[in-house]
Amino acid sequence: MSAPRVPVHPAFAEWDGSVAHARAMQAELAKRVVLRDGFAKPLRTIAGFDVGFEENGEVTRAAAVLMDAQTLRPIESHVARIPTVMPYVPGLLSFRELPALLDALAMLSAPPDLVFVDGHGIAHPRRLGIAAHFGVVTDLPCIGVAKKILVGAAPELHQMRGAYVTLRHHGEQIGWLLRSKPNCLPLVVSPGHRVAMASVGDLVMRYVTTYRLPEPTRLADRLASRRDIKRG
DNA sequence: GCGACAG
DNA sequence: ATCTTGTCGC
Repeated sequence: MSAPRVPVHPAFAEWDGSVAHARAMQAELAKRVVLRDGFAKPLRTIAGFDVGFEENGEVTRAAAVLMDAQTLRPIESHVARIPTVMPYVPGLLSFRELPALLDALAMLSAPPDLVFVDGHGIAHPRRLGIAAHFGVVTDLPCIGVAKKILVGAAPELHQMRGAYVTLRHHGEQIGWLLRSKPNCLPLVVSPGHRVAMASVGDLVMRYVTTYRLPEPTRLADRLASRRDIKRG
């Protein structure tokens, strides 16, 4: 028995570390994704999650920001830092970033009613982007908010704020392209878990103020990338 | 075989 | 993701 080089999060204990096994796990986990609204109404609290890196990528830094769903005021913020476990591989992002995100989640004093994760939900080759993986593992309602398309294609989109078009992959809808801010590249939003496809656009726009990113993800982004103490 | 490819 | 100043456009 050789001791692991770095702490392994329980959710990844069964993973043998190979790309092939990771893909097999994604296929199984994807079957557990629920695409129906399963969150508290009205929403009381929401949370944003994102990851950044330190020490030339050797340390993974996850940020969690809990906020009041009504006033949008931050209630608490946390940062979890752990040794980076794996390099970036398109399609396997969650195996690299989720362990740190789960640690940040554990630091919250109470679970949020709805979670926004920086990255894709089911808009993924095997329908298990990091937001969907996060949702299935925690069973928390979750939405994926990405800045670029990983897979799929969509028609042209109007410049007006709030405009949206369907993102398709192999003929099926996997998410939406949403213009959260005029003259800015659209966001790629998709259900992560316990959120219906038809609800995603509204839920994201509900928390967009004057920036391209919705507040939960925008604040977590600043904390994870240390934008909060630097410029911007 | 060649290009694409979340963060 | 990260390294980084100024610059074009709304």
